[in-house]
Amino acid sequence: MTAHTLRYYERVGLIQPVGRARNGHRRYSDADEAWIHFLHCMRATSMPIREMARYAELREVGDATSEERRKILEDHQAGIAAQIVELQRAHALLTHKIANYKAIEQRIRIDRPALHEPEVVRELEPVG
Amino acid sequence: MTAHTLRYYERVGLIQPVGRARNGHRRYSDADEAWIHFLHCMRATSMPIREMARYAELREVGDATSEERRKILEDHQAGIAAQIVELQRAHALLTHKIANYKAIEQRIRIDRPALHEPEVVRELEPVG
DNA sequence: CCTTGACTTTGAGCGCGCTCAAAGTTGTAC
DNA sequence: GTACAACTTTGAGCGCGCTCAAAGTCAAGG
Repeated sequence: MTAHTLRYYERVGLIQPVGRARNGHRRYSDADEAWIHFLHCMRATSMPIREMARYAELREVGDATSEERRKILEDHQAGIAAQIVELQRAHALLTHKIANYKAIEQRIRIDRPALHEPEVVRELEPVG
Repeated sequence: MTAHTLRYYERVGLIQPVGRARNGHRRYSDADEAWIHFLHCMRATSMPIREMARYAELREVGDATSEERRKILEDHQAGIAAQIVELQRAHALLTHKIANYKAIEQRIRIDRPALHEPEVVRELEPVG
């Protein structure tokens, strides 16, 4: 997370104006850091900036917004669960394809002796 | 996956020029569909278009590029594994925060009787 | 014959999330 | 005193991945 990004987050309302040193430089408190860590965690799991900004805004209002904030988090968590499923599917697919590539490479390495072992060839996928 | 997107993919080299009907309309074969499904799967797991195009290009060359293609898939698979870990962490964090919100909402619902139960309050996080 | 609608092309436009350029201020080291 | 580095501001620019607008072609239906 770069300084550029932190300033950008402040501009778009993800971070409230933060404390300054005498010289005007930003000073991030532990609470700021905790919040930024949370933001980072949400971004890393593809929560849109808009939604994070909405959440930050509600947070400023106080406890009365608790339910709406919880709903935002629950929605995002559901999205995360879906993402995990998708990733696991892709992971499995890749395991399969990589094994297939290894078989192809094996076939090349032993210089295509396979005419009397056609079933090995048939197991290879037609598509990259 | 929209028609727009399919044409875009063809433009940028993810899909080879595909068969046409008499009238010039695109006709996607089963092999095309399988390939497109694979592309979709990689995109859904955040493989950049560039990398997919690289892979598609190698695929056109033939078996000699097998190793490089396998390496691309292995790299992506590693990225997927890392993503899953990140998502699982975030999922756990959200479970925690959501539970915390439920506690806050409970506290509001019973109209803050908590002065003689301060430990409940202390369990609540200071940060949204 | 003529309309309708689904496709075709090319090139431009857009939303997102940064990322950087330019110019200015401040504190530190020599 | 003065160079330098590290921050500050504002606004612009950029890479990605679509997404759409405009104008054209073609086939089928009424």
